[in-house]
Order: sequence, then C-alpha cells, then structure tokens
Amino acid sequence: MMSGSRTAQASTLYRRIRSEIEDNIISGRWPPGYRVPFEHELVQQFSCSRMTVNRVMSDLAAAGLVERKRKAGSVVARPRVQQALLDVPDLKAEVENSGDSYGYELLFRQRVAARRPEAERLGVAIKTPVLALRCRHRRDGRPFAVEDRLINLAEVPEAEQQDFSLLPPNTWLVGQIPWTEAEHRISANNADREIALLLGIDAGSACLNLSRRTWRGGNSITAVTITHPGDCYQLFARFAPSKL
Amino acid sequence: MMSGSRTAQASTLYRRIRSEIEDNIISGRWPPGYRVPFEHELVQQFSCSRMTVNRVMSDLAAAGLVERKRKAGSVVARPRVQQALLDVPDLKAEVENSGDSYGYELLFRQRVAARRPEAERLGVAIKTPVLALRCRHRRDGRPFAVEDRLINLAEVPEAEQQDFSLLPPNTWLVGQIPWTEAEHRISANNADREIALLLGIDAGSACLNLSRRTWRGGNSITAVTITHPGDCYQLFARFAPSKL
DNA sequence: AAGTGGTCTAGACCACGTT
DNA sequence: ACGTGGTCTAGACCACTTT
Repeated sequence: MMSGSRTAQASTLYRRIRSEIEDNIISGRWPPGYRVPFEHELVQQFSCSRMTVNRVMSDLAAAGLVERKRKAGSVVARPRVQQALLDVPDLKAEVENSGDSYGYELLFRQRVAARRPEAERLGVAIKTPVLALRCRHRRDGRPFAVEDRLINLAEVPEAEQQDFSLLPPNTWLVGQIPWTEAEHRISANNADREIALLLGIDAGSACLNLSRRTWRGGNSITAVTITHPGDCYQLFARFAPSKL
Repeated sequence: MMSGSRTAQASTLYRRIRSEIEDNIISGRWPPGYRVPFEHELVQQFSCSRMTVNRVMSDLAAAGLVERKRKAGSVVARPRVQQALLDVPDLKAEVENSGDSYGYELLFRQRVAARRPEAERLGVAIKTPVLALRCRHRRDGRPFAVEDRLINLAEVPEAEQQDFSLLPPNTWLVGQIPWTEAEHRISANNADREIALLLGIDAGSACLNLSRRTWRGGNSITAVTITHPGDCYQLFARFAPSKL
C-alpha cells in the first residue's frame, strides 16, 4: 500500500544506476531538497568509473529531476510547475505571473469513503478514504475556473490536516508530492446551469475541460477536473527538437 | 529567404558538434533518411575523441532526431507523428490506428497573396504567396474535424503542385518537412452555423479548437486550426519523468 | 584553499548486423 | 569476417562556489 518501487534490473550499468536513483526520487524516499550522494560516493557504491555516474547525474539534471551545483553537490529538484509543457498549471502562479490579481474560494470539502464514482475517477478501491474538494479560481475578480478534485488520503494522509480554505490544493500538492506521472484529457462541452452560475457565464457557453490524474510510483494520488470558460483560457504548448 | 541557420557558436565542444548536426537536420539540408557521417568521420572532422561525438549522437538519437544502427551507421529520422505528446496528430493515422474508417474531403483550395489576416495568422510578410485550404475529416463516415490551413509557399513551394484532393495536407507535410518547431493553442468555443453545418452538429454546441503554427529553422511553414465537436474528440497526453 | 561538478581524452572490449 | 555503434574505464584539467 506504500510506494510500489519495482524497477526492472537494468541491462547496463548506466541504466541500473539511473533507475535506482530515479526510483528514490519518484517514490518520495528522496524528497525535494534531498542531497543526492556525491559522484565520488556513487562511484564507490556502484564500483564504477566517475564518467558513468556523471552521465547519469547529468542526464537526470537535463530531465529536471535533480539540480546540480559545484561544490554544493546535487539535490532533488522540486517538480517544475511547467511540467514539460501541458501540465495543468498552478493556476495561482500562472495568474500572478501574468500580473493579474488572483482569487480563490473553497466551495466544498468533505472526507468520504470512495464509492463507485469516486473509486473509478481516482482509480482506487472502493472504500478508500478520499478527500473531495470543489473550488473556484478568479482572475482580476472574474471567475475563470472551477476545480473538482479528489485526493487519495491513503497516499497523502497529510491532506486531511489541510483545510484548503486559503491555499489551492494544487499549490499545496506541488510542494508535498516530490514527483509524479500524470495523464491528461482535454475536451470541450457546454456549460450546464450549475457551472454557468459558478463561472458567471450563460448556460450553454462552450467550456474547456481538463481532467488530470496523477500517480506517484504507480499509486493514484489525485484526480482533478478543471472547467474554464472557453473564451478566457487557452492552453499553450511549444516544442523544439532539443532542449539545449 | 531560405533556411536561416545561425547557430550560436558553442561554449563546449559537445555543444558545438551537437548544434552543427542539429542545424543540418532542422534546416532540411540533411533530409530524413540522410546518412549522417560515421562517428570516426566526425572524430576526424572535429578533431576530438570518439566519446564526445558518441555522446552527441546518442543524445540526438534519444531526442528522436536520428536513428542509429550498428554497422549501418546513423540516419536522420523522419519526424515522429506523435511529436512528444501533444502534437496535433496526423488525423488519418490516428483514426486508422484505432480501427475506424477514415474519410477526407477537400472543401476549399486557393493560392493567394497574403493579406493582413493571413499574414498575421501565419507570421509572414504581406503579399507572401500562401496556399489556403479547408478540409473535413470523417471517422466512420461521421464528420469529426474541420481543418483550416495556410501553407507558406515561399518555404514549401512544392505544396502548390499538390492538389490535396485525396491526401490530407498534414499527412503530406509530415513526409515533406524534415523537422519543425511548433506552437499550440487550445480553446473551446460554440459552433457557429457554418461549422455546425460542416460537422453535422447543432449550432452552439461546444467545440474543441486547436491552433498550431509550425516553423523550420525560424521560418514559418504552416498554420492550422482544427475544430472538433467537443464530445467526440479528446486530446490526450501522458507524462513520466524519464523516457528510458 | 578545498571540494564539487563540467568536460574531454585515448584507449578498451563487446554486441550486433551486414557482408 | 568486418565495421559499426554501445558501453565503460582511469585518468586529466578546468571552472565554479563555498569555506
């Protein structure tokens, strides 16, 4: 029920070292800020040359899992909010970065034992303790997102102590969960009466709908659905062949 | 007016070699299938050790720019349709991969000199020759996407010879343009009468709207807007920390 | 001043795929 | 059998940052 870390034993030394370190980070055993062993320590631990561990650590840094500093060593990075490109972003940070004022309200908060719908949405067993939240985000006073979220309390029990009346759950989770996998679905639909009321738009207006599920080491952490008025939010992504 | 390839001279040998090779690929000078020099040739060319060019080529392979085979050498890869994760995919390939039948119609095709709206959408100078297209995609006979596309004929003059009556422009372009950068915007809006008619849905229904602009070496290639019925198409993306 | 990572070298042996 | 890339080593020198 804890962190499931079954990394395939690797064919090459490089992979073995890399997946062992990656495992420690993704599972949460090495939280953000944790000081990863120095290269010379890894050389001893794996009985290999420095080039090999250096390549592992350089690649992990390029992938954004660790940050390296001369003399100070390497530490586990905290997950970038701009996870690659299509992360459902930290709405709070996003709004404030663009210079607008950010507003947040908690509309609903309840601890429940998962029944069928929650269990399926979150991908957990029935009766798993779950925290259900609904909140609203504003930009310059105007509602621009309704967030419906389930948090798996079996994996993130600390969430129960948080009341989320001031801090958006995503902002809090980003600081708590060291690293995750995520899956997104994006669709469009017409606002029903409830959503229209909450967003201050006409019923039937087009809304952009984002669903994200998040795992840590194979275990479901949270499932969230965010509904934006279609005309006031644009997802954005950019590609280039290399990240150099 | 041709391929603008101004790569900054690099601080390290690795970067210098990598950006020189990357340049050749992205600019199109080395098209898909082109045989990249062998490692020992690059060693001579750059007067360095094999480890250094090997790291460059390995990383380019990991990034998907080249494919490597022992004995045969390395060749420039053809752009993967599943560009990273949120590419507007090749709709034809996507539909057929899911086992459905695919249908395509060209609704409109005209060569024009870019005026204000086209120039802005495509990011080119006014009067640039442009090919404007509108087409419709069907899944199992049912319309599921309307595509509005501009192609910069100054960069892709071959497009003028293509009539696109049978082959979707994206499918053709993927085979023509060796490598690109792209930028996406995703939004939702209510179908106007024209779109509703083309998609066979009610006016006012929510639609998912994807806009993509594509460059090659800094030059605009194509701009496309794809409109899907909101309920029949879902973008999908999945993340994991490493691609090993 | 000392210790870390950043980069590079000149070898080596092996696995694989073409011939 | 041969030539390619895949991987690894044991060193080296340098740049940066903290002490």
